[in-house]
Amino acid sequence: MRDITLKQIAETLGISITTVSKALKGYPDVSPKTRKAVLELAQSLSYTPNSFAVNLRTKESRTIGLIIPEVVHHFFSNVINGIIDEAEKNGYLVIILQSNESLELEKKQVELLMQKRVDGIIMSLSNESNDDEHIRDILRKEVPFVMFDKISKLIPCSKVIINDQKAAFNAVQHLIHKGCRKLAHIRGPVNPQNAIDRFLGYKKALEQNGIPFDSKLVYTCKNVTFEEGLAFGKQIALEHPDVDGIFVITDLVAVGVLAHFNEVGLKVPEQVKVIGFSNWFMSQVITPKLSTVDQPSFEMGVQSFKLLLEEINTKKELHPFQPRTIELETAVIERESTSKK
Amino acid sequence: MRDITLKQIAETLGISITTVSKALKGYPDVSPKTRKAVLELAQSLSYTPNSFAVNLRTKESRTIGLIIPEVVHHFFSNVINGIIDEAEKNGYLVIILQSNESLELEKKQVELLMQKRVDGIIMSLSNESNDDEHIRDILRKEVPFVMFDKISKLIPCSKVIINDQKAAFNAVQHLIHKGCRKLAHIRGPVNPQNAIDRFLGYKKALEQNGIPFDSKLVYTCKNVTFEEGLAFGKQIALEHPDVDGIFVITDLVAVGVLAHFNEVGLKVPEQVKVIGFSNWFMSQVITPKLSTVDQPSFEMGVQSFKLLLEEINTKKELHPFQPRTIELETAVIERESTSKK
DNA sequence: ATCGTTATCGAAAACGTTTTCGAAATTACC
DNA sequence: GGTAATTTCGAAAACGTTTTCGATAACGAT
Repeated sequence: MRDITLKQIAETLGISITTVSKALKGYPDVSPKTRKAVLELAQSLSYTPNSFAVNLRTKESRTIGLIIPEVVHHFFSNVINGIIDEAEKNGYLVIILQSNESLELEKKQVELLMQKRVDGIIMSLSNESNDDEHIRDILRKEVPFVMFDKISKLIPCSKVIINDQKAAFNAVQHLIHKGCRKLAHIRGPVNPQNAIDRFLGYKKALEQNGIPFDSKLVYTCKNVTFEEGLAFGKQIALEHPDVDGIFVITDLVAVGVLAHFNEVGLKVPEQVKVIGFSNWFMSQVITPKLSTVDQPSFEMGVQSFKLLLEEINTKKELHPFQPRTIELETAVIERESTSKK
Repeated sequence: MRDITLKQIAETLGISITTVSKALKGYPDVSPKTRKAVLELAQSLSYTPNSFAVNLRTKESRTIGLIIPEVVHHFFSNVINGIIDEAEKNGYLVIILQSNESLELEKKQVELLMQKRVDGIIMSLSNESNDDEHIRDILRKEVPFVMFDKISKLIPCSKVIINDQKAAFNAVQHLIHKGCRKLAHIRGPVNPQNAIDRFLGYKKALEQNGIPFDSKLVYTCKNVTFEEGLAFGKQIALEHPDVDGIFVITDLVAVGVLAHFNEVGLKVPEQVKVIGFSNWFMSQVITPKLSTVDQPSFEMGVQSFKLLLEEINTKKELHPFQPRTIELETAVIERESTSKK
């Protein structure tokens, strides 16, 4: 049961390895007669080229690496979906690693992928990432590289993002439009750029509407969990019972907030309105249905891969590559948690 | 900026490639002096072996393939998590492909992975899978292979499963224990073994308690979605208003059922009790909190990889391999949807 | 000095493919 | 029939590593 090789086909046909290879790859300098013979024999032996040898020879593996904070997360699993889909359409496979939001792990993953000599890397930063050296290492080695969602503005590479500040601004604007005057914000951790931007969007919306900013109304998540939502919901209700609108960094946490309000009988949206972020599938399932900001996660995956492929191909031609940034559109989705019934 | 190779190290040190390779791999027949020199130079040049060449030479890639129906699914993303984790601990990387529940795609994925010459394949069948040829092809080529969750009983390979029949039996038993007398079942699609087994467990529990089986009380999902849960919830309430217990194939669908009951004011658990399956994170978040059957998804991933590694290693030693099946424990988790307040 | 032993090294083959370049064979042309 | 153009083929190098096996040198023991 040994593997079929070019050599075996060549020998049984009494021709050279070169010719077999050429016949299979459609080179013009092989006669129709021998081509047919080769193709038929290869077919009947169900020959498949040894990809290890092909990799070595062509210096590419048609495999890319993907590093994300965690697989078990609706947003990321949708992005994964988009990347895998688009990659497969273009004959690429995807190796997935997760950093578990740890910088140390993230560094190790990058190293692993470079050792594997993947053709490119797509990545979303962990929350811990403030040190860049491992990222710059990717650029130094000229490995095609794309960042999405949680990016670093300092790294000159292709990026796929949304305008977090604008999206957050619109979300808060929506709350104000619905009559909210005292607005709290449950924000994400300190480091990630998108948590910062969403916070800035919140602040800007207040300013533009002449509502004074109060840092006491800003609560900072550490782990961005349902439980934190529960806790902050409780805290807000106690510390600032007159808050009438809350903008939450992400739906999962917002659902926690709603769960607490449901429990203590606080009426949403009558007493307080809540808007989340990222249009998680569950947000339309809970009661009340959660208003949110739709973030095109699948599309982010697709675009990320497209950008990466662009870089892979231009570098293969030895042309210089100009990084590009793609900004995807978001949209406020109004549901029960912000609208009068 | 070319890649460092053994050859370059050998030349600058004035020794042979062989010796460099041996020094780096800790062979005993190289003097401490030269070993030190090699190690230091390799370190300072940050040499990493060309994995393409290593793959070709050693005939292994330290990469495995994983085919699942869909990434965006709490159960599967948890399994992925377990597999990636355990794989990385053992120096393996994971290529993920999804079949989108399509047999045709599944076949293509298998072929892709075989062409890539991954060291092994882990897989959960798509719902369409009734034809086995592509699976048998894996065994024929003697590629290490493990199936989990949605398996085929006819394929002689290692498996990681739960006892679906027993788990379902316990879930229904739990409903009966709580006083239910007229029990409906929302089952999964026709093909998958686990949908069949859970249905059989439901039936058996009825029998053992002297409750007549009524096929009109069994509803069959096609896509296993939230929307189907909504629809079946409605249908059951209309067709059989006296049903007092429902066992649902999976939490997502059960949440749909609860959502409908909430909407029409049907009281859970007072009027009807509901139990789901697989202990989805969300099931403890909705109101009422959903009783369910815990299925150790992360652990399934870990065990799947362990089995695969076992097969990879024994086959590498050219020993014959005996497939094993690991059955993981499940547990009924009682929450509000089945217990009197 | 001879022999056996041990420590240290390197030549070379092998993994299977791709591609360059030249040779040989065939055909076309006058 | 001779030359030129064209078609068809294959030898060989290259990709970078691993590993076998033999060679050399060094050393100790006799």
